[in-house]
Amino acid sequence: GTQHSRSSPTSDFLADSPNQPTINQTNSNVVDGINLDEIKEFAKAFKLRRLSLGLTQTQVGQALSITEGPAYSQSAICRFEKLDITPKSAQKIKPVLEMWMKEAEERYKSGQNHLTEFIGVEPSKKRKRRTSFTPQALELLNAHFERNTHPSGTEITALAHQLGYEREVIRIWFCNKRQALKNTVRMMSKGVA
Amino acid sequence: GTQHSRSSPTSDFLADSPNQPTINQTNSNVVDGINLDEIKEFAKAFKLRRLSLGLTQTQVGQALSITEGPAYSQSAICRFEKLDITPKSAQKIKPVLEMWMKEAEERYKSGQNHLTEFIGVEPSKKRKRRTSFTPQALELLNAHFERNTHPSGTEITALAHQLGYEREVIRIWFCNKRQALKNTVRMMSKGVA
DNA sequence: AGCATAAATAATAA
DNA sequence: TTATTATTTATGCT
Repeated sequence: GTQHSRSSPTSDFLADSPNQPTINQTNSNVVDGINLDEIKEFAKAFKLRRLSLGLTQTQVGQALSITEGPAYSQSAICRFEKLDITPKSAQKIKPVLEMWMKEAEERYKSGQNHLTEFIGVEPSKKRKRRTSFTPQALELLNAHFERNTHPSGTEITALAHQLGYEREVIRIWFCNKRQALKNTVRMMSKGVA
Repeated sequence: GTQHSRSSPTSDFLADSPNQPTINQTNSNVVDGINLDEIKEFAKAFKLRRLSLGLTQTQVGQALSITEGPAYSQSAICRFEKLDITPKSAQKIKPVLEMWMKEAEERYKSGQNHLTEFIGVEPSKKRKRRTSFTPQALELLNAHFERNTHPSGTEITALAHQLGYEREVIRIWFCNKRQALKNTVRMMSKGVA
């Protein structure tokens, strides 16, 4: 074709350019041997099937996190449905969603309870290893959290330095803390038995 | 028992009550010769069919007002789907929705364009781009929020004008800010585990 | 019956 | 991905 030959300064491993267009930005039907039409069709069907089951993107994402290990955020599901991702990413996620949806529908057919069970609480097995915080660190972190659930970048850095953890670990701790509490509040308000 | 007497104006008895119970408050299957099971089933199916067509309650309501004369608000559609209406009302609305949905589906099958035409809603109503607030704007907004979480319409207009944002954007900002505050308060009040 | 808006959900900037 | 803005649904009120 008549494309510019670009030299990628950031990637030594990938032959592809680092920033590929998303599927919904693409007009062609096949890219890198990936059938985009097929993916488009699946994405559309997936959304309908999700709605038919009465599931939210968040629920699907959380359920997938349980069965598939790595976290699938609500945003990730949203982006897939809108095809706001690269063909490569879509190709990678598609079979996961396909298999999961198939099972979810089977459970739905065999009774609402089975679906709820499938989506709901299951012991997460493939969870990433968690950082172990010392009791002293947790005490300090919790004290900070009670004063301010959204510490600034500077505060996070200071805390990380003070406690001897990576900055990212501290940042994630606050994210997780907010999420956990939010979930707790939600569950309590829904009256979980 | 020793309950708090709340200032609820709703009556506890149904002697000559003008307010009949809604369908989802009713346990029996037939009321006044109206088959509630049938209505329940239809309401559920209606929602699924609406979602399959990718329509919002608002769109259905607006579309109905075109073909059926008097306007049906989004609230009305919502209340029907949740069966938060009296059997009489449901009985009245059901055939209207039934006929309308039937035609909508036929148009959908014969091409997306026909459905769009039938619904009378703009075809590709693009979602508004997410607004980015400048730090200065956020500072002023937050300062206002601390003084008053519920600014009046006049205040909102003034703020929008002063900051150079659309009035609606500012209004929404306060809505979301109140929600965030509510979440934070709930989290803090529940305490940290 | 329908507005206003809280709550829930989806989409998107960072 | 997360955090935050926008849209959709649900509900209190009159």
